[in-house]
Amino acid sequence: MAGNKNRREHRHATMADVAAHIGVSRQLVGLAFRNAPGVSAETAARIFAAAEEIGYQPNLAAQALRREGSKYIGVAYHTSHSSTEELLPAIYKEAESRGYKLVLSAISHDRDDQEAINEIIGHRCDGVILISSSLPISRLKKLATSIPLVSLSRRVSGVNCGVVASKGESGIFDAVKYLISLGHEAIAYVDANEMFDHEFRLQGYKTAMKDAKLKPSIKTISGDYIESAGAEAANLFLSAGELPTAIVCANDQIALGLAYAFQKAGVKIPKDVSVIGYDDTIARLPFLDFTTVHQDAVELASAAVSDLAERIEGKKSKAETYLTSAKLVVRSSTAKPR
Amino acid sequence: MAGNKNRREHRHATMADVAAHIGVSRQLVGLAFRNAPGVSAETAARIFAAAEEIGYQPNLAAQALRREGSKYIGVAYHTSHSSTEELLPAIYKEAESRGYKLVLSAISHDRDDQEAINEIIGHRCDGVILISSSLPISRLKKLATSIPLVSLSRRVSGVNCGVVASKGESGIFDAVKYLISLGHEAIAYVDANEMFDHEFRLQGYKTAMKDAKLKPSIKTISGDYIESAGAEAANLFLSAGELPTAIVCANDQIALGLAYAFQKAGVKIPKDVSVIGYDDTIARLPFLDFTTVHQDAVELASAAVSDLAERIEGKKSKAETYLTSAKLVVRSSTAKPR
DNA sequence: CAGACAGACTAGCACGTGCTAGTATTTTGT
DNA sequence: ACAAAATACTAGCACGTGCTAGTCTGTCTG
Repeated sequence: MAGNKNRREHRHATMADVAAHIGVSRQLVGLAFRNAPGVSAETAARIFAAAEEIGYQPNLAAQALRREGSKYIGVAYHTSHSSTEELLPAIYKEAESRGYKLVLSAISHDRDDQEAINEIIGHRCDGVILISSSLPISRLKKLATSIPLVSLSRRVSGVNCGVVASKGESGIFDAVKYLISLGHEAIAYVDANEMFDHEFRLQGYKTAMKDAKLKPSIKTISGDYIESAGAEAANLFLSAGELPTAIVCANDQIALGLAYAFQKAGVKIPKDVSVIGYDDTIARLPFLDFTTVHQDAVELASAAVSDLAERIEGKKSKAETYLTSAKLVVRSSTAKPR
Repeated sequence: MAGNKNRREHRHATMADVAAHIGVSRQLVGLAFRNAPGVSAETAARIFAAAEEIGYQPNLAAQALRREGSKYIGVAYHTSHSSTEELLPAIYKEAESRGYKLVLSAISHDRDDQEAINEIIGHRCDGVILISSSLPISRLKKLATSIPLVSLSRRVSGVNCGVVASKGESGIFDAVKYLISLGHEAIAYVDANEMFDHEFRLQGYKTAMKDAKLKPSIKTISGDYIESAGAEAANLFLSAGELPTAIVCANDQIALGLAYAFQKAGVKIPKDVSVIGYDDTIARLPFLDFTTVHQDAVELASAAVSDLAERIEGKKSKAETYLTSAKLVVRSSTAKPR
């Protein structure tokens, strides 16, 4: 009895409370909140005023349970990737404009992709966006059969999902071409073989070098979005004796680590070595001002959400790839060769 | 008719489906999934096997709706703070061990604290953890009356919520003391006045300098967790002519920006200037290896979740502050004065 | 002036689960 | 051997909302 009363006291306001407060039916409050026809303007105003007064907030669990579609999009992402910092807000905005709410599910050392996805499915999201997911293709295929799916920043093939990523090969290609136009010939590339889509960026480098009949020089490092990997690469170059005149890195974080290690060793950027990154996340910070390849978070988010929305609405279900622009942004970490 | 059928086909499996599959009641499946007594081991095994086969995942919305407490903890956080990268996984782990799931709600440029909190309330979370929330005290007070609340990494007073933060004043105090022990006298501090709790860290610096009868030198910069702010500070020092022999920064990101700008200008660290950060996020990366003040994410997360859990269980409701350790970690960015 | 119609509102079921209150069936105690 | 108790299971309501199918009042039409 006491427990029951206690519960009543501490529970949040419901539509019924709002309705009772102004003497209308619960259903009418529902209509008003859904902007459905059949509510007089005057009554609607009273309903919203009452809701505000009692502090009513719709119960999302009840909505998701009852509605045909939950109107949720699940997003599984890594907390440690700097590129998601910009991606998430952009996805929020894009999803909201289409009437979707987001269910965020973090992936980290202690929480793998599958756990993150299970939670999303538990929320009965209408669709899922996986950012840089490391899920094996076989699981992705299976997942795609049970829920609309978009793989963001990881290009997969043979899976019936949307794929959205920036066109790494052309971004890196342009970067190398630019260096060549500056007069560089000894252009090295730092490849991060644990990073998704690294092979496309690498390919852009190889193609550009081949086109110019230059000898490629590739340093492959482990780790993905890790500054220390970049520093490690820098030390490889330093200990090898012969320093290239320009170095292209698979992403900004690697470029930062590399640049930092170089500066520390007295190697000046861009005077001694030109450095280019990829992503335009930290590269854009004024103190770094690195030349990099810009990956537009808004464009990526927009493409991912709109593709997913079409899948949710049943307009498509087959594999489809959308590669967003990857534009070279020239800043102050590049100059003519020494 | 067709639409109805379609819905049936595409909906996710429910407990009823699992039950029908092996010929038991829906309730028994519920008991099994809740690990409640009254299910024979043999039947439980059959139930789980069937669930696995059909791909059943509990509907979290239905659970949250029906259960007395939703068993959710809402977490509002900024995507752009590097310290949350470690905090989130730690909170996940801690919450999970207490039987809570997380509802993440991001705060960004386009999505303010209030929006994030409204979503959390919409999910009927049992409690909220606000990380570095910029909500005005008046709103915090109001919020604390309606839901158990913990403010993480922002010290507030006069609000009936739990407060968990690292003890900035003692961390910075120790850092300055250490520099003094190395022989430094010209020790400057870079204050970020938009960062929460910056005043405590600043106070630690002032106290340590006063104790040693040294003249404090403070550069205040705008922005909070921004590398560029650190670079800006470095340029202030450089243009001022007289360089201090040691600089303590309000956080790691500022220290990185500052160090980078110094290196670029040919100022060696630690030979010319010793630099200390705070947070031990990027400072710990091998390529930086900065001396810093370690803020333990696991300790912070543990304190925040356990305080919140007690509030949810009604064991406390008044303001309570828990300051976690802030331990100086000596690495290679500090040395004797030049 | 009756009938059709539109606007404003209400009734009642359904979503998938948790939980209390049961009912059979087997085991235990004396 | 018979009641008591434990075990294994089922019945049915409730959570807060969306949605279909109503009802009621008043106005328009011919």
